[in-house]
Amino acid sequence: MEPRPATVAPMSATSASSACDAAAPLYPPGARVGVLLPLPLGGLYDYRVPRSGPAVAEGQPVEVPLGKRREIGVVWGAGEGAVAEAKVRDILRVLPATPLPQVTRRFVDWVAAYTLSPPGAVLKMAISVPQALEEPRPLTVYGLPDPDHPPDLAALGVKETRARRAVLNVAADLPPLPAGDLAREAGVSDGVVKGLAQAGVLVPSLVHPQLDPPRPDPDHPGPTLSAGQEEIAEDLRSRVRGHAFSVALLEGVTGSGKTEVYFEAVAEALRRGRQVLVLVPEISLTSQWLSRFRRRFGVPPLEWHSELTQARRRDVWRAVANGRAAVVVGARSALFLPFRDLGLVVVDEEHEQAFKQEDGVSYHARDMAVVRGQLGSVPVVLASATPSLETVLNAESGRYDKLHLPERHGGSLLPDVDVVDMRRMPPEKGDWGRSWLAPPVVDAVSETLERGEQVLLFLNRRGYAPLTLCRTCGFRIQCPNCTAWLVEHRLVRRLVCHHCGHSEPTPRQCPQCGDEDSLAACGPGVERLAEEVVGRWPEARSVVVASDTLGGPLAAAALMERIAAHEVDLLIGTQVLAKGLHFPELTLVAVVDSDLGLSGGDLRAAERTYQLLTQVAGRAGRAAKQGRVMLQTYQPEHPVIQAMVTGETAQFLEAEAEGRRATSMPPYGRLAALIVSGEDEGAVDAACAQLSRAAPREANVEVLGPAPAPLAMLRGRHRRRFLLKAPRGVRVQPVVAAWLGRVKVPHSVRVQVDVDPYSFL
DNA sequence: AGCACGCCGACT
DNA sequence: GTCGGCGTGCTC
Repeated sequence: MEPRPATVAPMSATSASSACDAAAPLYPPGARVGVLLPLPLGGLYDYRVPRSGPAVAEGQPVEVPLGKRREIGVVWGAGEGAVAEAKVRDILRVLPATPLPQVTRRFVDWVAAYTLSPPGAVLKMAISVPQALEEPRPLTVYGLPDPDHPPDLAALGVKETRARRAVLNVAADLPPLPAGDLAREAGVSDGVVKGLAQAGVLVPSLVHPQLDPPRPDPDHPGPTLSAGQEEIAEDLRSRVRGHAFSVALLEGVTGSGKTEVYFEAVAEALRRGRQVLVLVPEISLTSQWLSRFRRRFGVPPLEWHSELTQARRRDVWRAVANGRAAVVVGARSALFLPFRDLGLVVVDEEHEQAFKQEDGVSYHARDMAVVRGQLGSVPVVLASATPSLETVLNAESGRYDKLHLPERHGGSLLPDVDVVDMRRMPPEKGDWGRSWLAPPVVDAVSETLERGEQVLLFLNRRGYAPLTLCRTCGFRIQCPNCTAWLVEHRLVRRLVCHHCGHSEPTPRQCPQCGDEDSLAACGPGVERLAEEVVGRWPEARSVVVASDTLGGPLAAAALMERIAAHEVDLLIGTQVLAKGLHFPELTLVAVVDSDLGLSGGDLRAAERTYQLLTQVAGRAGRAAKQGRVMLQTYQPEHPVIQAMVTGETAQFLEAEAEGRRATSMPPYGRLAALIVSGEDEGAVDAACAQLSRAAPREANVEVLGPAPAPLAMLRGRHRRRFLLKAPRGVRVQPVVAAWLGRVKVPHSVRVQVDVDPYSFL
C-alpha cells in the first residue's frame, strides 16, 4: 500500500466497492493467519485456524490468546511465517460478527501508513465498541398469549386489580415489551408485570433487539431550492449516481443554503439504498442541523460521537455494519465505522480545525475522508463558506471540483462590516468597572435593542479574565501542570487551566506574597464582558454562551431554541455561537477583540481568524432584516480585517497563499512534527539530543528543533518539538520512519509523530 | 496496551 | 533477610 498525502497526490482509481466482500479469502482449518490486534504492536501476529472448526474469512473478528490474556483481533491476511511454528497458537473463538469490510481494512492500513501509527492503534478506532462484535444479549419481553382474546384471570386464579387491568390493556395494544417498558406504559411498577408473568397471564419470550432506525425519506417534501441551488444539487446527485470517486468543494457564503443543497446528494444516495456519512466538526452543536435534516427527510439520522453511551454506540456500530443505518452524522471518529455500502461522504465546515485529531493517532478527518472516498469509489463533498487554503488550492488545480453558491438564499443580504479602530475610539469607563466596548459599538447595541432586535457580542475567551496577577508583587497565577496562566471563572469561583482542566478555588490572598485582595483580573473574558452588559443595559435579557456554560447537549439545544424564539436580547458568546446557527432576529454582531487570533506566530493564524470572523459575521441578518457587523480592532490595516471590510476573500487567500509559497509552508511544502515528551525534563532533553544526532541529512529535507513546544509543559509533561520540512513532492513518512529507527529512546519518553501538523501546540 | 521479569530501598 | 518501586521487554 502506497501511503500518499490525500490532498497532494490522489492514488490511482480503485475498483468499485461491493456491498459484500464475496471475494474475501477464506482460510481453512489448520491455516496460519495474520491477526491484527487493536494494540500498538507494529504488525500482525500469526495464529492458527482451529482444525476442529470452520474456515475463517479475511476481516473476521476473532478472539485470540496473547500472553496470558485474551484479546479481540481481526484476521488481516495470510500468516507471514516469520515466527517459529511452535509459538503459533490457535484462535480461541470466531466472534459472531460479520467480517470487517475490505474497504475498511484497507482504510485502516492506509491511515496507519500515512500517520506512521501502528495499524493496531488505527484498528482500535475501527472496532471501538468490542461489544458490537458479540452476540446481542437477548431481551425478555412480555406479551399476552393470544392478543385477540383477553385472558381469563379468574381461570388462572388471579385477582383482578386496577393495576393489572391497566397492564393487560396496554399489552393488548402493543407488541411484547420488556417488563419495565410495559409497566411504564401502564403507569404501574414493574412488579405488577412480573407478577402477571409469574401467574402465567403474560408469557415471556426472548428477542434479539436490533436497532432498526426509521429510513430517512428522500422524497419527503422539503424546502424548495432556487434555480442556482438546484443546478448544483443536480451536479451532486449525478456524482452519487456515478458511483465513482470525486471531490467537490461546495462553497457558498453563510446563509446560501449549502446544507439543503448537499441534502439532495444525500437523498440520491438514499434512493439508491446506499449509506451516507456526514462529518461535522462538533456534534454537540448540531441541534439546528439535526432539525433541518428532520425537516428534509422526516426522521433524524443516526449520530456518532464520544458522548453516546456504550450501549448506543454498540447498536449504532452494528446498524452501520449491517446496512440498516442509512445516514450517520458524526464527529471525525465516524470515519472508521464499518460501512457496508457507503455511497456518499460529506464533510461539513471542512475548514474547521476540530477535524484534526492531535492525540493518539493524529489525522485530519477531512483529508482521511477524501482517502475513504477514494478507497470506496465514493463521491466526497467538502462544504464551507470559508474553505481552507488547502482545499481552495486543490480546487484551483482541478483536483477538486468547485461548486459555488453565490448569493444568500431567500434574498437576505450579507451584512455591512464596519471597523472600529480601538486606538482612536477607546472604551469609556462606566460604574461597573472597566469597559471593553467602544462608544460606536455601545450606540449600535442600544439602537438595535431599541428596535427590538438581537445582538451578539462575540469574544472568543471563556471565563472572567484570561490572566490573574497580584498588584502588590506582580505574581501571575500559573497552571502547575502546564506552561499557561490559569483563567478565572467567576461564576464557579475557580481558576481553571484551559489546557489540562486543572482547577483550584480562586484564592483570596496572593499565593506568593500573601497580600489580601491584591489579585487583579487582567483582560476580558465573556463573564467579565457580561458585567459591562448588565451595567449598561440592565433591562436587556442577556446570556453568556460558552462551551463551559452550555451544560449538556440537551441544555444547549434548549438554549438555542430560546434564543431563536427571541427570549434573549443580548448574547455574549465565544466561538460556540459562531457556527451554523440561525437566529432570525439577530441583526448586530460586534466582535470585541478581532485581533485575538492573529498573534502567536501560528502558520494558520490569519486564515483561521478570517474564517472565524466570517462565520461570526454570518450570524447577522440572516432573515429579512439587514445585518451589521462591527469589528473592534487595534490593527485596522491588517489584511484579515481589510478582507472582512471589502469582502475580497479571493485577494486575501491569494496573499495568504503567496506567503506560504514563499516560505515553502503547507500546502506548498510538507511538514511532519515530532513531539518529544516526558515527566523527566532531563530524559526528554537527552532523547532530543539523540534525535538531533540522528536527524535525516537528505538534501531536500530540513529539520528544525528541538524547540520547546509552545506549551512547553502540558499535563505535567515536558515537551519539545522537531519540525521536519520537505518540498511538496517528497513523502515524509519514510524519512521520519528511518529517523525514528535510528534512535532508541527510553520508555519514559514518548515520541509522537504528527504528519501534516495543524496547530503548533 | 497489559503483564512479567528484574534489580535496588524500607520494613518485619 | 523479604515486599515493592517502576524501568525494560515481550506478547504470535
